[in-house]
Amino acid sequence: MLQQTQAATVVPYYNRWLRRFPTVRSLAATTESDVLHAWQGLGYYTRARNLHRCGKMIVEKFGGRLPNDPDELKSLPGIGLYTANAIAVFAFDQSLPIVEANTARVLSRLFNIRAPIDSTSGRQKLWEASAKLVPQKGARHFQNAMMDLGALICTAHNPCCQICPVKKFCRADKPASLPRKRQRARTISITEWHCFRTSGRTILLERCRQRWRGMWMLPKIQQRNSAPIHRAQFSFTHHRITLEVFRGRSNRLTTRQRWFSCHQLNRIPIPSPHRRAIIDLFIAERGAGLHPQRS
DNA sequence: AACGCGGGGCG
DNA sequence: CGCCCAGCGTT
Repeated sequence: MLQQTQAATVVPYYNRWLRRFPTVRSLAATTESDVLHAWQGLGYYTRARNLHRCGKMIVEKFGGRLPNDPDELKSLPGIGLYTANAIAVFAFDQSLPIVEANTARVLSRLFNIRAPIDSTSGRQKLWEASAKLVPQKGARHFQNAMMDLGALICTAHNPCCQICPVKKFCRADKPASLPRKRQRARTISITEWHCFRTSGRTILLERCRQRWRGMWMLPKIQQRNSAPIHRAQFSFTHHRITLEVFRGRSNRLTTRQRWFSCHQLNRIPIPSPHRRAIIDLFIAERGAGLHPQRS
């Protein structure tokens, strides 16, 4: 959950997740739809699918116990170099380097690394720097301190160099100008059209294909036939998407479409912009029994 | 070596 | 608005 998502955002999801899947076996035994539903709203849903597969592999290949060897950890879906080493460091107190957003920022400043930290050469320098610093004993405390330093003092904006405990080791000329990152693609704007088609207390939804795969959204339509009854904007990597929803019918009922009753909506995964649209539109129709997800 | 992938928070 | 966030797998 913490991969590219701020810890404060994760906390409520993490607590709900552990109540819902208290053991790795309960996770392995559930459906992908249920996993996506528990993840709903957190984004980057491939992480949820990978964690599900990961749970199954832990049960089937590792007897229900998480391995402590970084190479075995890396063989699990969703566990890359950072996560494998982080588990080995924080769960098993092994002495290994870790590089993530916080430590990358700290290390780039300490060592004055000017190469973009998301480039191959920049990443290599960061991992070398981390390996150079990590102590043989007490690596867990050390890496924890490095991350807290990045989170609380060596911050992305307005780093508090005055109170930094390692100020005298820092080689950065201008700490605030680091780390550097590669230039990103220009944001492009897109408008997407979907329909709100209901019949009594049921609503027509459609399986998402690539983005949000495995989730359910309002059916796509190719043509707008009237004024939108709902409009919302959301951003997405380098896309800015305007979601327009029209009353009425999708062209035809495809195999990817299904009718759902209102109370079913609280048990299936729906991407946040579409969930908000559905709630908004049902409330506009004086509520058909739908209520926002309860924690 | 790039790219795609969500969503919320902040300056 | 654009940048940032306990990265990863794919192309």
